[in-house]
Amino acid sequence: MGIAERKHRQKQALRERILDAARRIVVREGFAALSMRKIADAIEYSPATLYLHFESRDHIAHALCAEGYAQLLASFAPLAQIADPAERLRALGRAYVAFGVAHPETYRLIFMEDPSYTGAALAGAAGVSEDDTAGDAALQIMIDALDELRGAGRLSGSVASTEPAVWAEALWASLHGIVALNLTCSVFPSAPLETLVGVTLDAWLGEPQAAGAGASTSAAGRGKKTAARRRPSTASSKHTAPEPATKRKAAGP
Amino acid sequence: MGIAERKHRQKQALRERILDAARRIVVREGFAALSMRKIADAIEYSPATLYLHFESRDHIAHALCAEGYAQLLASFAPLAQIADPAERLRALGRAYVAFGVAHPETYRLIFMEDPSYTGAALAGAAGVSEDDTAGDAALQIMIDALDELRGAGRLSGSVASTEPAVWAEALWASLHGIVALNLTCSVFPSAPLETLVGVTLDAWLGEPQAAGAGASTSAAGRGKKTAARRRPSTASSKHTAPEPATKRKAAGP
DNA sequence: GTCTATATGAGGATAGAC
DNA sequence: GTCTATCCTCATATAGAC
Repeated sequence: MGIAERKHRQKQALRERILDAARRIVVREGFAALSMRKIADAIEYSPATLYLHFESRDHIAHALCAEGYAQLLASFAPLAQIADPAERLRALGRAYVAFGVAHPETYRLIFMEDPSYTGAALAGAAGVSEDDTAGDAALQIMIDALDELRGAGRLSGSVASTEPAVWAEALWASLHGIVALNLTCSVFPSAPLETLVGVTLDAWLGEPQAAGAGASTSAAGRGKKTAARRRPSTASSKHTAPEPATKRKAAGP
Repeated sequence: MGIAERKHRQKQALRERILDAARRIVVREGFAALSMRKIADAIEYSPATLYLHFESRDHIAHALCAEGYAQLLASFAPLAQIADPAERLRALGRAYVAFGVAHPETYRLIFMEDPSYTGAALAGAAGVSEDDTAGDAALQIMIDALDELRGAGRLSGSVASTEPAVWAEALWASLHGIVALNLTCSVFPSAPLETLVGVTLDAWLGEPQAAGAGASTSAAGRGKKTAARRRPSTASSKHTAPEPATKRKAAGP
């Protein structure tokens, strides 16, 4: 039955081409600009063909979300090997923000557009599990690190008495806030991103203890006189190609 | 010249009716559903008439943003009288989040849609000032409180050494993250909102000192076993009518 | 499976009559 | 000032030929 398999492969290949084209459009022009016509044009097929592979525009968006979230998780993987849980948490936090600014439209699609997209991302990347709550893998990584940290008795004050899951969600929210404001509000970052992330991580994890080996985060992480302005376009992602900032309307009136 | 004045009043009145209708639509169906036709239908005028009062749909959105931000600032006003700066900051933080969940579509429009909308909100509410940076009034309130706090020498560790403007922005980002995740990600709040806000404020401000008079925030602010789920729909706003949650797509996959 | 052609409907914005 | 009528663009989705 090699013929059937070849056909199946071809079908999968076209599906991938569709997703590739869709991703490119989202990355370059934002999700709002994603249309079936544009995708069809890009891959040089007719719009009708798309519907043989995806039920609707939304299903394409869901697939993109799952891809993006998997990419985010992948960027976390190497950091899981950092032995010190506090340093690991800091690294994860920085990686999270870095992903957000490096892939603004992807991040927007997953976390800022629609609840169903977020759901699709989490579920899609966690295998095809369809239990009650698929559970957020990224969140679990943070919770684990925090548990370790607490086990080591290295937590101060309010952190120690807080439920880890709550703490992790709150930290996630803080990081999301930094990314989200950065992507949406041009007024926002009068302080450079790294500074904000550093300050935030310090607030949640306490001052980094000088005991560790690796060069600590907040070395350059304290703001002096609000030095640099504007987003630094660091794009310090070792991942894939960063997305150029989509041209939204103007900034200040 | 009474005639001219009456005409002017009438014109203003219609402008208000347009904005009212637009606000209702945004509140009930979300900004994406706001169209000139719908507004026209709602006020029983022809679509063309709208263009005599607003240059475009975007200009209407800008006006709505300015209104919404003014409302947010108004909800802050009474809190400015809290003597203790730490308690004041906590109250401001809670009010901010409360506004966000009580007026989700308004919040979304101002802070999560488009940079130009955020800009319009800040500039519009700060009078018609058109200096370089209109500056964010809400942010300034926080910075002032922090300055006081530092003056009183009541800051611990990392906070003391951080530039107040940076610190304020970072705290803002944290609160924004809580609101934004709550509005977008149905997966998110496994912990109740109040808990997250409490934990976050503790992280930034330190444990509330029992010295003060008022009943402290985080009395009920520590999460026990992740008790309640789902957004509590507290709607603890003393302001105007809260916005019912707009039906976005479904939550989980 | 893939295409052309088209149904259907939405939206923003404008021209020109009253 | 206000309306009617209209232009134009763009979208999703389907029918039916190849």
